[in-house]
Amino acid sequence: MHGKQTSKESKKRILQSAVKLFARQGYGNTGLRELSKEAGVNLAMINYFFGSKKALLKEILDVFFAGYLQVAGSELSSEGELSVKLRKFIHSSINFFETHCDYLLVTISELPHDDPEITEYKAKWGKQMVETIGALLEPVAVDSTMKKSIPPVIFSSILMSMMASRFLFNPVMKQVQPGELAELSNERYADIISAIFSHGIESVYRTKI
Amino acid sequence: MHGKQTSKESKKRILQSAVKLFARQGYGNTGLRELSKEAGVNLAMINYFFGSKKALLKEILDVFFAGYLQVAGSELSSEGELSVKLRKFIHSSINFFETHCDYLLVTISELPHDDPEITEYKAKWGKQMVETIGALLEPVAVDSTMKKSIPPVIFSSILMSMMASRFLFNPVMKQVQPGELAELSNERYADIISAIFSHGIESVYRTKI
DNA sequence: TGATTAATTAAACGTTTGTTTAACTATAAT
DNA sequence: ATTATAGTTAAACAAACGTTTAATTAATCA
Repeated sequence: MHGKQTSKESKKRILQSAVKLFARQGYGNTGLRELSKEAGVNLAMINYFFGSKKALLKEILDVFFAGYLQVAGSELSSEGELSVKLRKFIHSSINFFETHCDYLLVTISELPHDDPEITEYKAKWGKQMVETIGALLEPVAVDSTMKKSIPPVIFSSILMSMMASRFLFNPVMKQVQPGELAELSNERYADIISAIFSHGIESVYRTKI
Repeated sequence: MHGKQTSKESKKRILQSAVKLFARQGYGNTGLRELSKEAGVNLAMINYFFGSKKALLKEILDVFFAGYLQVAGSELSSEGELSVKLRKFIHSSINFFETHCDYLLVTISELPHDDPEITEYKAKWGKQMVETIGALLEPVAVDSTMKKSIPPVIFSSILMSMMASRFLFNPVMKQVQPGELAELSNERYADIISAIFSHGIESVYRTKI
């Protein structure tokens, strides 16, 4: 290996700053000059490391998707009762969402858009998410007499939305009732989501989880 | 009244096209020239009618917020049992979300952003939403021994997210399992959300709704 | 030490951006 | 018919955009 070695520190700072700015201002409203200034890096370094602005967005989505699928998958493959498995899955998911909050917000903001290059990423991730949550809840769906009543695509979306709700609405709600949001721990929040979803699913499927 | 009268037809077309493009591409990724072409209108008409691009976004949020608060408020003031009131509230909300799907997507995409001008709008709306849903569920919270266990800010966010989940994930999920999403009627979808949330809340508050 | 190359820089590229201007059209009221 | 004005237009504005280039720095290996 010849040449300078900075262990890609600048690249990391660009990614960090990009996630922060994209989450707070939106991808389209953030200029590369503003980003380079925030990262304390020369403008040209962004295209040097990432190739283009859109590739930088892809990288952000990739980090989030890959990281979350790993978390979700590891919870899926564990042993145990369904109720505690589901509860652990929700807790792990919400913990990941908190540690990657800005990643989550960028992802959610990009969900509705139909850029072909980005859509591929989202579809691939969405498919795996539905499979994971579908596999997790398979016992319920199989035991139930209303098996096909709720497509996995639907209750996966519902659960994902529930788990993300705190982070999506946080920027708004912290202005509505400052403090009240911060007081509630993520553990308690995850318990609430878990309780609502578990008993909700029970009632819909008329089955005990 | 002197001068031409076109009953603001151009203004309506601009707003329609703006909602459509902002929802599919994002506010920041949509240029005014592209918008004027989509609306079949001269570029200058946009600033003539709306003043600025950002004012156009504000108008979109205003239409959505005002319309939804009216729907939500009318459900709140009606008489009846809590369980059916809640169910009707959820049905009306989801119906409104469907008829204003692109408005909803624009709003969700803008939720995390911290533009001061827009933040005012969102905070005002968020406050009224929390009050509305809080008032709807007040009987439960009062009867329960765990009264302060869930801040209204939290379960309002959860319910909003649940109701919006189908529309937020639709652009992704229709690529995951085409058809399966469209098959499920909004009535059935609202019933599912209603059942999950009602029984979920019951279990958390250990109270019968 | 000298060759090699990853990292960094300032400057410029051509587009596209949101906005404004001034002229023009067409309708409604006097 | 004349005037006033809402609506519409093409053209231009400076500023910002994403991207590229060529030159320079500095660390690594032979």
